[in-house]
Amino acid sequence: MNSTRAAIIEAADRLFYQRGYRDTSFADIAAAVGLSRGNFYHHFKSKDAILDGVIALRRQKTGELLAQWSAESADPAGRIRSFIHILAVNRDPILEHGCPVGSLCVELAKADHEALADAAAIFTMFRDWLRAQFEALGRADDADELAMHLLARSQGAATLASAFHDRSFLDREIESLETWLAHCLGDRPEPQTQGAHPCSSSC
Amino acid sequence: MNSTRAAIIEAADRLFYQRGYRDTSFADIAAAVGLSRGNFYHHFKSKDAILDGVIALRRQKTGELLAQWSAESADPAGRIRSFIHILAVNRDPILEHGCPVGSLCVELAKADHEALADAAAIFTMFRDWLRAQFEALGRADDADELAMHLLARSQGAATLASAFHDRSFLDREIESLETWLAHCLGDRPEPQTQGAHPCSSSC
DNA sequence: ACCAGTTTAGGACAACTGTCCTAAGCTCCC
DNA sequence: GGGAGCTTAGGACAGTTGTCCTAAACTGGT
Repeated sequence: MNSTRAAIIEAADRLFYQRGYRDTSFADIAAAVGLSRGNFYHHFKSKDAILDGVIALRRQKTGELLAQWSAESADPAGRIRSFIHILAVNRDPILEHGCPVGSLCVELAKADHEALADAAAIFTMFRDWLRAQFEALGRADDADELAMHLLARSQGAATLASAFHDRSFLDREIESLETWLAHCLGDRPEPQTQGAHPCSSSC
Repeated sequence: MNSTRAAIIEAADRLFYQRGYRDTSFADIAAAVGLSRGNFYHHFKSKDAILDGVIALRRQKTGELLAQWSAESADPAGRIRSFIHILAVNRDPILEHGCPVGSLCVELAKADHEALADAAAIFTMFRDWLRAQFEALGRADDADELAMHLLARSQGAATLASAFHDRSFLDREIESLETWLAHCLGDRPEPQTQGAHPCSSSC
């Protein structure tokens, strides 16, 4: 059945996020889906193949998420706010396990794993989508830098929040990112919000 | 000998950074220091004890580093610039293995390891030291937020740089952090540099 | 030269890892 | 009802893991 394959990938997806790739064994995944570990090789030829499946699933989900954000708001600023708000939506898992994309990339980078490029491609999806939004806001010159900057800040916020298990820090960073965004918008002719240049704790 | 103990910890320190804690075995450390793996238990009662030793070493080194930065420049802004510049000084290892502190915390958080608090304390050392510098710059009100913000940004820069193996992104983030700092200094009466409020790609 | 204490090598150990094999069960078409 | 093909369970496998033990080698003081 194809649904068995999907069940394995979904369980692995969750476990890889919660425990990491290396720390998740076949036995763990088997227990999670209620199958004997022996017959995994009928569906996947190796553990790396499961990882490939998990990354493919995450890429697909990321694409759907970005499409949803695009559909929910026509305004590029609102779309960027949707991105910022994943930190709030996924607050609890982030506090426990960090960012799913970032922590996987860190692990794969250390292991010199060939799937690193695939995993980092999820970052690229966010990067390209964010860049498109900044371009739509009239920041074509530095759209990619702004996108990477936003990605890096959310990444750092997730890492520190999980290291400290500090929920209020995460909430403050979300606010700070919104201030930063409003600040960005106020800088250029494109009128989207009124930018009084607050320059509070965010800078 | 005490030097054997130190040699084990130093090798473990390097390997934990390059491969991660879980992915580093006793055999790996034994090979690195040229000892048989059996007698490790004469120096450490478990692998976790080695981790404790590594974290203690890193804490000590961090303390020395901060003291050195404090000694090198009396100016708080210069001290903060020293912090920003570890990203440049350690550019190559960061591109390959990310931030030593951040990646260890992420791994320990996923493993629900009791040493997480110890490892995160290294972040706290940087945080407190940075906060003191911002306080000296007359930003007592938001010194801790500024410190955490700087920590988060450097953390995100390291993570993304290693995920993408992108050296120029890392260099751009270092520049951006310096711009941000100059921006900070220009905001308040404390005259340290002339703040023309550039507001380039950094905001 | 001897002895007590420290340090080492080497291997035993049980548990676990990813991988692979085989035989049984299942499903669906003829 | 029978048979082909897909799916499963269960276990074998070789290798590795962290842990622990024992006996040898070394050390320094007398």
